Amino acid sequence: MRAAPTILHLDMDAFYASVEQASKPSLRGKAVIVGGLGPRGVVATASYEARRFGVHSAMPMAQARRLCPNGAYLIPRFRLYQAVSEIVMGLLRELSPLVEPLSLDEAFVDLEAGGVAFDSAAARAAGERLRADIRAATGLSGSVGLAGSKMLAKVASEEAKPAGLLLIEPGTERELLAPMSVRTLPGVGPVTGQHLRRAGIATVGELAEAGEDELVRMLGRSHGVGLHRMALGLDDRPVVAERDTKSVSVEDTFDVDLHDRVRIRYEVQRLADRCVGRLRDSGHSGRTIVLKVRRYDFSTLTRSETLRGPTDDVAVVREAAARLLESVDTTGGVRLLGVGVSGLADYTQEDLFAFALAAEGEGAGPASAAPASAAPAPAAPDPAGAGAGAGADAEAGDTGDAGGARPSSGADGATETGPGTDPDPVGGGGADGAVEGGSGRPAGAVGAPGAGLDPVGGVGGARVSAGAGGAVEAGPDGPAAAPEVHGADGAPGSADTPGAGPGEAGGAVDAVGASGAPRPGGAAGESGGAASAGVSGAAGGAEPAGLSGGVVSAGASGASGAAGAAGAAGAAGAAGGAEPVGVAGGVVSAGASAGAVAGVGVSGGVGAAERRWGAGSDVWHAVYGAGWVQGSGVGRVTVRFERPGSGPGRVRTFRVDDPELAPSDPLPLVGDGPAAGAE
DNA sequence: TCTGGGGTCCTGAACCAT
DNA sequence: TCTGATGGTTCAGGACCC
Repeated sequence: MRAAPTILHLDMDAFYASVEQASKPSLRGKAVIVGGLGPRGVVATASYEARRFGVHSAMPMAQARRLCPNGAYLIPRFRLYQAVSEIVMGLLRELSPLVEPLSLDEAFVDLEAGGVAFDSAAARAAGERLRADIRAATGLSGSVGLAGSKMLAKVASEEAKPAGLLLIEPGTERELLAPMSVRTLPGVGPVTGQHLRRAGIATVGELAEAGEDELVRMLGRSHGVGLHRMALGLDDRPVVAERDTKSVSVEDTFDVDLHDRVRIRYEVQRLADRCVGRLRDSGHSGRTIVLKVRRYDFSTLTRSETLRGPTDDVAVVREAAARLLESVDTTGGVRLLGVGVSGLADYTQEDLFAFALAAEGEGAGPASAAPASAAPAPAAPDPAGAGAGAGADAEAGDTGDAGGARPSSGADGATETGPGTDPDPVGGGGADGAVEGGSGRPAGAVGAPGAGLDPVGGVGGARVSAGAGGAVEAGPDGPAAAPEVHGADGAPGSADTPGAGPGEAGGAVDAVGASGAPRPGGAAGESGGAASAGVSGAAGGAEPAGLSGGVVSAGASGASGAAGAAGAAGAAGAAGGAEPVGVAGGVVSAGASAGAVAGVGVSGGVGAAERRWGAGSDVWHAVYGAGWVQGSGVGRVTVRFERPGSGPGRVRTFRVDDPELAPSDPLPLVGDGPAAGAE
């Protein structure tokens, strides 16, 4: 706690939603909700317009749709948010070298360390200047809190929202905090809040009066002492610029609970691969492998195993995760699986082993050097560093495709590709879709990590997503205008389907191009999708058609086709991501978000070459300039021509193969920037 | 009417060594 | 030799944050 309010906390207002509104002028002033659009999605961010309907973050998406049926529901575009965040963080670093980012949209800054401010007046001036700079650089607003400690600065920025600045003068904090809810304090969530309320403690003032001993008795040593100090306004935590990562994990929630043990094992392997990929990307290895299982009743359990030394070997992590899974009862169903690694280091057991060998010449190394779980892996070596699906797939009798698209049918008709690593050079789109989309899979449409080895389309990382079956969604308004859907649902061409959970209820297997019937109810697509194995050359997914006032749809963006028989990964010509599109006044759409930035690809079986335009993706037209795809269908693509700096733009429709239309990169939120990123 | 994903931190039990 | 205290490590679960 310092004598001057020189710790600054910045919190961007409704960040994701604001970025979308800034990027798409027609959404400004409208309720925009960003989050997972699948049947189990939750709201990540709601614009202030949406909050007026009672929508807030962490709310189940289904509930949000009921409260705000006319909102625009969008899947997060993390790469865009990251780019904007970097601009904002850059401005913060101009103020001080001590910047502690908490997330993409939040950070502490130590103004004293930067020599920017040593008293209230200077701190306030710096805060005001920062807000103006952020608006100038991004067009977005942020709220600033200034105080003598991190806790108070954060409380201040919360109070300042939206688009404000609040400075808490040292000495006034207890008076200010006293009437506030205990939930204001960091570390008091729903459970602790309820606990305190039952003890008759509702405000920070009452918390301070309760006394340390009482709080320790109620909440435990660490939490009790800490909370009491917070209630008194005492907080000495410094602003820390760099923090070491402690663990790396990945997890997936499934649209429908998994029952099939084979499928569960397969998913755990996939997660292990992804986790190791992330681990390596971060330059770490780890000692403790953690398996997380959330069961059908939402009960969550974890199992962990600590190795003798750190590893970043995908086979070792796979093995450990598989062993841990064996100790878990999954009867009844599993809704989430996760694999994590903690106890991080920047070397591996194998490094040490090699080092020891080198040191001893050819001498026998220490007998114990092998990691506890270093049983030989069935998998092929993993030169790509992310385990492109080798191990689990090897048994499946496929004819030799490495990491090929490997559909497995889920109950929702979702088709997933194998654990491809998506080495897509263009933009890593496929992977993004999978990661970002995560549970945000739209009805019936599932994208798994791109099949990667896309020899044809390249654009989107061959996303074989079939099963757009239930993808057409109608809002409560009803399908005022019939959504256009064209193309049979893609049936990925791939031979052999390990883990194609035939046990999953409802999953259609071996269907070719099951059609996606529009589903006016808009319910989750528990039916319809078709996962197929051994079929070649089915056509791509349903395309969304954005129609004003009415409905939009989701598209399983996948284009697929090609090459089934040989067992080649069966993915060709990925279509771009069906990005979500919120249409003003209307409904919304989702997309499997295959995620190619350009959102355009060539789909269809061998020889077919029809361009597909992912809804929401940025485009450039030779005559009309920059715009974004609002929807497409039956050979047409509808584009809204507007740019971040413009007003709401006009909508025009073109043939999908219009030579004057080309995909482009997102425009900067401020300034004209290079517009046409056309390829 | 349901509840994401990626983290951090804390607590308590069990076990082992001193 | 047995017992108890103490402390470190591992494991599992839970709360919280954005």
